[in-house]
Amino acid sequence: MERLNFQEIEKKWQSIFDKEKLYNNKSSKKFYCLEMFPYPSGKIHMGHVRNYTIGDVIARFKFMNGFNVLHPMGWDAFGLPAENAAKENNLHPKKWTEKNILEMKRQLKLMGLSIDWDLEVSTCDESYYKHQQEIFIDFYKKGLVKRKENYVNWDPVEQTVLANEQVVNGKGWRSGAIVERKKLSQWFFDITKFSNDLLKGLNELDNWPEKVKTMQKNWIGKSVGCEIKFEILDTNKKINVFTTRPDTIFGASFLAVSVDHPICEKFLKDEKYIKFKNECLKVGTTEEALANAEKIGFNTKLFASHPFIKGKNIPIFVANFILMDYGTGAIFGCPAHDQRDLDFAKKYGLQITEVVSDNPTKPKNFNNLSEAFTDDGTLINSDFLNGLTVEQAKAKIIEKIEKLKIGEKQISFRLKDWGISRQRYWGCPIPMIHLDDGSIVPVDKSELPVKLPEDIDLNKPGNPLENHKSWKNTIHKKTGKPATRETDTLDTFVDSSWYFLRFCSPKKDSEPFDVNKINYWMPVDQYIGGIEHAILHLLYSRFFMRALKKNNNKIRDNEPFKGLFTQGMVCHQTYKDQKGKWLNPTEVEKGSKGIFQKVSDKSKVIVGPSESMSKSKKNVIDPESMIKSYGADSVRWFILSDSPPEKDIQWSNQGVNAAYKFLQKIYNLCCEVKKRPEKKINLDKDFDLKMNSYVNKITNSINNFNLNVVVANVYEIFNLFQIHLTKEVSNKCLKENLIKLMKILVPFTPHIAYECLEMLEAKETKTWPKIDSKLIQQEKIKMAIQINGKTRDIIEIEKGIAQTSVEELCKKNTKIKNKLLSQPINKVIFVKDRIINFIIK
RNA sequence: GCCCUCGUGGUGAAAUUGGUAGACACAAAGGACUUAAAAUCCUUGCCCUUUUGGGAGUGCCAGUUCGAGUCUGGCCGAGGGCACCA
Repeated sequence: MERLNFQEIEKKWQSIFDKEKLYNNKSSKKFYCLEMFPYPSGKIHMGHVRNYTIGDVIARFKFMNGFNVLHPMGWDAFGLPAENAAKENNLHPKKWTEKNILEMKRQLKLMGLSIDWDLEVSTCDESYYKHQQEIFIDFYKKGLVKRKENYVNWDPVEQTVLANEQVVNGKGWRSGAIVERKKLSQWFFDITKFSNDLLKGLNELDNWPEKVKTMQKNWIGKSVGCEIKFEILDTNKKINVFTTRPDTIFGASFLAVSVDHPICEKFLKDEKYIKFKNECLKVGTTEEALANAEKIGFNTKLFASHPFIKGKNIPIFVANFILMDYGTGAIFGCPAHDQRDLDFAKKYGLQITEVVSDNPTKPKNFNNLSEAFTDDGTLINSDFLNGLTVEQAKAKIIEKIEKLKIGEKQISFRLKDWGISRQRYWGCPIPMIHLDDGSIVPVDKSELPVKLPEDIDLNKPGNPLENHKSWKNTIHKKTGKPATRETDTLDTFVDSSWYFLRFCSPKKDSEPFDVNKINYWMPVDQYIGGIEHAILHLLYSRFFMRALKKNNNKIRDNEPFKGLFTQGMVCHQTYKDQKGKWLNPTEVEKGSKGIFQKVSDKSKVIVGPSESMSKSKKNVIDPESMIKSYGADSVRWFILSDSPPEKDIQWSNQGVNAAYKFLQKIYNLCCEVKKRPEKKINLDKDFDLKMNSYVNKITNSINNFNLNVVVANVYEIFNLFQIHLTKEVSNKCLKENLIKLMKILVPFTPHIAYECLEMLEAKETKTWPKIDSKLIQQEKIKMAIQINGKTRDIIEIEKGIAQTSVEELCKKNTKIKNKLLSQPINKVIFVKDRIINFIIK
């Protein structure tokens, strides 16, 4: 048995992969294969291994099928962890990030990926964010950037804004101080301008998972309704409300507005109102906390006149459950037919009128009911709407409202504008300056990039850039007057919203991208990454394409990602010791009776459920140590083998060991075929047919991302070879088909595949094996013979045999004939090449 | 609460889309080789039968069909997304 030295061959082939480029295929068909670029956190994890292995299979497969393939890699290099690490280790975020990038790049290379490292980009490089600042200014000039006030999580001790995940139980994760809701003036991208287009665009995305499209659809949240203006009594003012249920207007018993609604301004000095407002602010900022908060209201003592019921006046409340940034920030309450309105009406003793009923002869008393009626029904107590269905009533009332000019049909979206301001150091500076007169203007493009200062004190409380006076203070170039820089930096989602465009011309200095290049390479044909980015990253990137097009009409595409694949997570069992402390798998061993125990003191270990690998649960397996012990090919092979790529996979050392053993056997098979004595050739044709059929199956499976099925098929092929080694198959036939098998393995386990191809003296190694459609026609098929729907035997026959011939065969079949001859046959069902079913009753 | 997805052996999973259920692999048990272990190879895997063979069987209950893991209706269970969205 030949022993495979994987360390040696991996080194050998990786140096060759380094020099090869997949986009050198002289072909007109292009294929842009992209995996979500990683955050340089320090070391690669198994999630990366899975993501990039899947991507590498696709890239290499497409290349072998004649495509000109773009397969780049870069770094999502700005972000908060670098600042935290800087504080902990006293290492500058830039140094920390650069160090991590070098380390992770080295590790990725160990995997044998077909990445073109000449295209590498890093978002924290000036050469990248310079262009991002340019794009920001372009967007600003096109009116796609705006500034408005927004609530943030404010940590009063650290004097900084916290992200939602940094708020733990309403307290700052580092300081422990109670987090406040604070209004701050911030920058926004006007993504809502594109709400409808982003929603409609989803219909074109045939190669996206339905799940992701549904999530985006819900996120954009389109709802059709109407706006109605209510007159406020004794004033000439009006309140504009939005509703999706204008049909229930006759049940309106109050109006409610948001605390941020303009009509509240007159109460700003009212003590009761101030108390009420503070009460609202106390509730946390997380959406869940808001949703579960009790409904409270403030009675303005104002009344509005009902537009359709003469003389009826309804009270106006300020309520904590009304959001200013949805609809108009005001509603009319119809308690009988909306749960929130019912809860509110009961609390404040407001009138409840039933206007939609599923049984008009039996009026309901909603004062005694806890649930509002929100189903379809017949309109009652509603004047000219009486007797209509909900849908009919909606149409009629909207018509009437428009006729009376007191409102109109309106569409609302749940999608909010994209807040891009971050009060942080390690991000792309927003290229704006504040002038003395309070105006804010973009930095002149000739002055870009606005570089991040290197000398920075991250230990002082507050925004580091705000504290850096010599950086902050500047001169406005046009007027020569002193000015201050914007100290907010951009959300890192901005960095990742256009990196796929930069990859098409990463060295271009004068512009963010070369339009001709992006019109050649874009859209990304296959984008691969985690489901966690299903909404924000993908939606923001889709927005960017549209926004960039507004600025440059030469750009062709609306949609950046034609195909999307979301891979599952990598999981591992969790372990705890007797004290309940999490244990890393390396600290655990299997004892004599198969019981898990601690390596150090042999104490019993509690085995927990398998969960996605995370540092906190310590159930992480280090990819590099796996590659060291089993080789990159084994790790790649295992991570593709056990589960469908879109589902979670359980990491197991037994599994990767099995992969290792299999690859060893593959290598031995090649050695054996090489030295095999010549045999008769009776079975060549049969072998060729079978192999051809497998190539066909596997090609289809890869196109459908059924990579685990490919692995199973390869095992079957291997078993086929094992059986035929001793049979009457010629060496030529075996060797030719073995070369095919090795070519199939190239995208999966490139090192060993190329090594074997070299050993087998394959003339050509860069194309996918051809499928002979004539041979597929000649395959034999297995047909099931059923009696009364139960399978009684399976026969192997040629394709396309007619019913009469099959019936003849059955009548001669020893297992069948007695049953067929003993009773009359009522009916025969025959499906060509599939099945024959005799009905005997 | 609303929306989506999924329930197949001890485990991960296949199943040409209505046509052989459990491919392929992991784990387990038994055996072969070996002084022994490792490695390797073989066999087994629900129920009845000595065997040939027969039967049940894809979360549960019904239905459509010659035939259902796949289609329809109801129920149970798991996972995910959204959530005062008017």
